[in-house]
Amino acid sequence: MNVGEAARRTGLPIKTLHYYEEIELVTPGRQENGYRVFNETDIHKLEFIHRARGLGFSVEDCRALISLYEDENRASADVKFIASRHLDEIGTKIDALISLRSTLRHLVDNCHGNNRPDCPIIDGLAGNAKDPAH
Amino acid sequence: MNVGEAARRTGLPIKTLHYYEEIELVTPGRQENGYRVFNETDIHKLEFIHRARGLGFSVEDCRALISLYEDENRASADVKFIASRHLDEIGTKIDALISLRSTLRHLVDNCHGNNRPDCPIIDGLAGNAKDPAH
DNA sequence: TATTGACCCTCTAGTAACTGGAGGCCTTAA
DNA sequence: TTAAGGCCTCCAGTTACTAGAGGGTCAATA
Repeated sequence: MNVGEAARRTGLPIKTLHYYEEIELVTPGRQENGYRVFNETDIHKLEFIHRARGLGFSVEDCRALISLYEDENRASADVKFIASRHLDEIGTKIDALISLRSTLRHLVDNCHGNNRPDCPIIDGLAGNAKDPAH
Repeated sequence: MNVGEAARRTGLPIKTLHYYEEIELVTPGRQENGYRVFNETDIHKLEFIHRARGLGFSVEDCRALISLYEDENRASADVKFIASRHLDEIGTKIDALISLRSTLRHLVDNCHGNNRPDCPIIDGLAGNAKDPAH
């Protein structure tokens, strides 16, 4: 099938399929006229990548996961290692965002949000904490 | 003061100060020899930006916040608007990451992580959910 | 005076993962 | 034959820096 149908089947934009070919994540064939040809294996790989990206894996992680996916002699420990590392990163990111949110929320909650200039958000960012108790 | 001392005072890398000048977030003066000169106002702005970036504001948000910071006739509502929008984005990101983490954790927890090939993580990514109850 | 070392400068390119657009060929149907 | 839609490649832009090359400047020392 052509790139257009592959895009429809996988839900990935055509441009993304071009890109994945460029970085050699997938290697569709070519017709005589230069058009890309995707087979069912390509589609499966693309769906796999789509899901992995959806779970936040980097493209390089996807490359490693695909090669494990295709390796019948893989050790599940290798897969688990990649996934666990990613899980840790997600946890770290969540923690950072939550802490950040609480600081920001504190500032926002204390701002009147009217047409006067006094503003605890600006003060906070300027390093003039009104409320050093926090 | 020169860029090196400005970097030391603000905790920002020299390269970042170059960059902030290039995009006109700050506009230090110049000596005759071409060296940048930062004054106290520049330092305050840079510290402001440093904190705002630390709270996850985009550089463009920083630009808007700086101009409000410098505007004595600002309305705190304008500041609050930017900060609230950012707060929402953070919340959305946290929610997405938490949902993603729970999916991933489910897969990881079910993987033996041994030297055998069977692996629920790979199965999940391949679209062969072992456990359709979830 | 010559040189060393710590500064400083500009310019280019690379990072992650695409996305958009220009310019142009191929195919199919009316 | 022509128009629509699909396909191609190549280049540039996105975010917020960061690294490095190649080369001036300055202050102190030998």
